Amino acid sequence: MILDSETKAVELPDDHGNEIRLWLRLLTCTTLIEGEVRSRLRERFDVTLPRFDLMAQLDKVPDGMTLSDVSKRMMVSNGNVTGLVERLVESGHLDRWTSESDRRVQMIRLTKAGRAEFRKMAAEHELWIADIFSDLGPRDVRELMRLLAKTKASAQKSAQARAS
Amino acid sequence: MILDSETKAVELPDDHGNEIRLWLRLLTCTTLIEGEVRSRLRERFDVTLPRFDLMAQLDKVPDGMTLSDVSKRMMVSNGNVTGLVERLVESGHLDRWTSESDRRVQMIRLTKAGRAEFRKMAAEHELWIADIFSDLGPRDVRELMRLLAKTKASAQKSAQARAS
DNA sequence: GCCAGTTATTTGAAGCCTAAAGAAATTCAG
DNA sequence: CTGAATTTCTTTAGGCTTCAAATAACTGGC
Repeated sequence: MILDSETKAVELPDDHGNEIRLWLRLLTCTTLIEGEVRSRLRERFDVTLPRFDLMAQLDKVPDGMTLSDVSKRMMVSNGNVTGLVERLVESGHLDRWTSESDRRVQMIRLTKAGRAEFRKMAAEHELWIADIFSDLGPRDVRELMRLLAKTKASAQKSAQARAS
Repeated sequence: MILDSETKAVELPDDHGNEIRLWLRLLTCTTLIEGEVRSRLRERFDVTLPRFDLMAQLDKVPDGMTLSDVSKRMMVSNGNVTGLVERLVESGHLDRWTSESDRRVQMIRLTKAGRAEFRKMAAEHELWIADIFSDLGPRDVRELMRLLAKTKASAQKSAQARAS
């Protein structure tokens, strides 16, 4: 810590401790909540979080979507989705077929049973999340949404800059 | 959406859409940043994020710590730490020994080489994080810290309530 | 001292995840 | 039409992760 000519607290130009602490806190929050959701899903429905997430993506689209779309939306690798889908088809939650217009493309959608199962889980899941965030008022929620949107944009810009 | 007698917008009592959206946004931010850090660590130092995280815990304590402490601090299972430590001892980054006062306890600490390696990585890591958050001003950072602290407390309370 | 309960760690089975390489289908320039 | 480039998906190797069961060591009451 340094004091400048007007006796105001000033940081060294290359001290990024606050950003590091912010990142760690963000990570801690997410890990905490994710762990909580994960164990409730297991305990209550004997389902894993990745499976729940995949079904959540599919619940939005009655006609199904491609594996690539799923992997983009879930932000995981293609290979990952292949295995995940395999197990969900096996367990009867998903239907899978090859697109007629492009035979490279695999389409998937929820089965009737899969959709019913998901809806049941999603209803409880919503209550868990509400409970987990229950100490935050509507203003806090709005403000967090805004700041996280800004964070996301900033991170995407940084990732984009590196990729190019 | 419903309008009440004073014509103000009011939500159904059991609609938690905002909390769900907040959680998804939080998760998206973390996943995005974590993925970015992960690939930079791999690209630049050929190291995984879990290994970096473990070394970060150990960098703070010159005399080492127990496996249990590491697993609590990293919020991962004991079994996970066992394997992680195994590989880091193998690669020469960690020393490991059995506590003299309690022979159940395994202690670990960074080797000299491990510490030097970590410090090098941490210095760059700090710049990456600063860059990733660079669109947020100091006020945004402070506000996010505050709201995430509140979120963490709320989530812990909820997890605590369920556990008991 | 002994035994029951607790704590620290390891092991094993299953699943999740990535990066990289490969296979198959499509697209497009020439 | 042909062949190179691209896209979609799968496979492989390695590592991470959890949960649950097993092992080993400690603790406290008797």
